[in-house]
Amino acid sequence: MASSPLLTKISHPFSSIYPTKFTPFYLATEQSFKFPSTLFNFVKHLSSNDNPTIFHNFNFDSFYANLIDNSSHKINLTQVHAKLLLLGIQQNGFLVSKLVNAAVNFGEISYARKVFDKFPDPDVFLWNAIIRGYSKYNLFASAVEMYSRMQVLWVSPDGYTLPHVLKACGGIPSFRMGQQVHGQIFRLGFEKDVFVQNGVVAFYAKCGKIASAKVVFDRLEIRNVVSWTSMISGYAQNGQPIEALRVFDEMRSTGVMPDWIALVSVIRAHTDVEDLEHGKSIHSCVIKMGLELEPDLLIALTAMYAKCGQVMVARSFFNLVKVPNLILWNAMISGYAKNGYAEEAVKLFRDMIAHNIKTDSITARSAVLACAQVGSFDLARWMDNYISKSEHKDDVFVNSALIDMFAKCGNVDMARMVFNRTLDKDVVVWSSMIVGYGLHACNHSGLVEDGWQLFHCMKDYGIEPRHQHYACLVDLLGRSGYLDQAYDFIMNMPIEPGVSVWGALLSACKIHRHVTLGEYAAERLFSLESYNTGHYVQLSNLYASARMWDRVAKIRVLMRDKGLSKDLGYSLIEINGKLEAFRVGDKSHPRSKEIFEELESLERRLKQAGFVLDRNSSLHDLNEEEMEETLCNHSERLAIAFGLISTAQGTALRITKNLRACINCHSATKLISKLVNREIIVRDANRFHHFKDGVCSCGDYW
DNA sequence: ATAGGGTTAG
Repeated sequence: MASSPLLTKISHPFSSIYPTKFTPFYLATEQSFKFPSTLFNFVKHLSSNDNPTIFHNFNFDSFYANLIDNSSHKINLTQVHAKLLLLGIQQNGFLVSKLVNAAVNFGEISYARKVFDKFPDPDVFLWNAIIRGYSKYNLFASAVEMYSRMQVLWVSPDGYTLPHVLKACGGIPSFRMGQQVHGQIFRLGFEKDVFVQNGVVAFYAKCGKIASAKVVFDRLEIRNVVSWTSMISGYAQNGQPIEALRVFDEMRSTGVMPDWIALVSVIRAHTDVEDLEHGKSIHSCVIKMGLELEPDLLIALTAMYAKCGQVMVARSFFNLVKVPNLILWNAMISGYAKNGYAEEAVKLFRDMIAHNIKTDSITARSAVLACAQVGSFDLARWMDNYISKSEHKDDVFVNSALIDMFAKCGNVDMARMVFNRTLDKDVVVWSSMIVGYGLHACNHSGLVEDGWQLFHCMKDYGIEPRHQHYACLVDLLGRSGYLDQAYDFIMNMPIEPGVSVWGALLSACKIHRHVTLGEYAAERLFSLESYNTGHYVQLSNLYASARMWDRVAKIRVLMRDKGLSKDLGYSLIEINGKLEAFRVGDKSHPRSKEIFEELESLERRLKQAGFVLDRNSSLHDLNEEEMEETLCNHSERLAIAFGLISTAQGTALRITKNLRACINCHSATKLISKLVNREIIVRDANRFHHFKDGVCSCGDYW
């Protein structure tokens, strides 16, 4: 320390009088302030008992202020604080406020509070510092609490206090508290303070009172980019993205330049309306302003492209962000999951865990959703295991997603287990369980009764049934052949029956070939969703099952006129943890030759076992050869053949198909399960089929 | 010393 050239060793002017006591001391020069390490050595020196120091002509405030400004760590601050206490100058409000602010900037909020609490009589600066600290780190309740304590002590808020308090009120959100603050703002005369007024605008917007926000905004004489952004994001947050975009245009026409936060808000609005076209123009605006590497804009862009289905583009932005960020990863994972890239979503989720990035419940929900889409039971079990050990295990959203996942991955018992262990069962948890039973129920009377029972005891738990629950009951009744009861049930529903209810009735009518009731249900469906292909296909299938070919043809024409066509079918099978996809007659697989050999051998064995084609089901316009060709090439057959040649004897095969299983494949699969002595589980677009020993769990109703 | 933003699921 003595060797440092930045501190001048000074002999005390009275050293001749008090030679032992006051020599030497060190003077910090202007230049030494620029070198923090030197400064902190100096502080140590000052604190040491061996070197009592004289403070003649010593400017404490600027000296310690510089120390605080040059601090790089909490430990520096504690040194300064200790010194202030030692010197008995902890009442220096200026320095203590500076200390608290510095602590806040380091994220050391509880330390900031400790320093604050040692101060006997905080002035408005010190109150601002601590309230700012709580508000900055989203500890809104504490911020508001400190604000009330400040009021009790009759300290009047200033133009810096109020924006922080307003942020806290909007963050909770506490409309009442914020309104009181607004009243105070009025009484104290801050109506011209643009910082305070922007805070008021944002507060109302956060509370969903967008009209109040607009009133305040409209009264502003000066509007800066923050005022505009508060309104833009206010509309975006309150489900009015179109209005948000309009306000953005208005802002630009008044000549206010957007900054990066404004652009983030506008991108969010485009994300909400999934307007990629205009979103791209904002993207080019970002580039023009040279902001394309701003991490938060990259996050917003990732979210926009991901949600709009451009997952590859989104991923390229994702890759550019170097700092791990929860929101970024969530956006990418949910983008994948939403757009049918379930495996990528799961993979990214695993990467996230591998990278030790903290997940939140939104991450967990998206990941579970993705697992449900993949349909692999092993993966589902892995996911459940992960969740049950994580902090998300009691989240209702996560749990109902898990129930749904297990049901969709073929294990209704596991779904029930999750249901049982969910402590806080809300209406959707119940729905997921009932829907889960519905997926597997079919003709299985035990499960049908379980479903009924659940429906009835919902009310005991004070939960009002919603349309999904009615749909399930219609499904259960209709499937069991009680079509009239199902119809009566619908007519007596206390709520307007929707797509799910009519859809359930229509498919029940198809099973039992009840044409008139089915036509009625279809009519309702067409009026509710006139462009949903599924409804037309269902009705067409109903006609086909009743052999009313002329009407089948009519539907086909109707669909062609509306520009609707069927989805291309595919089947997935998981082998050794790897998913393989097959389309009709797919020869692209590397083991295609073996697959088709297996297929032929199966076909032979089926014929030997007396298998005959059902020629009635909507195939009337194909000739014999075409019919055979089409049927035994169906994607699930390829998946089964591949499964048989690549797994050990006796292994169950789990297959996922995007369309509904056709009647011929269904009966063929039943027989195959018996011939090869394998359990084959097929999840089609509607439900599960557990094929075993020549029968299917659906009892041939699906 | 201040204010405005992004992920949203069953």
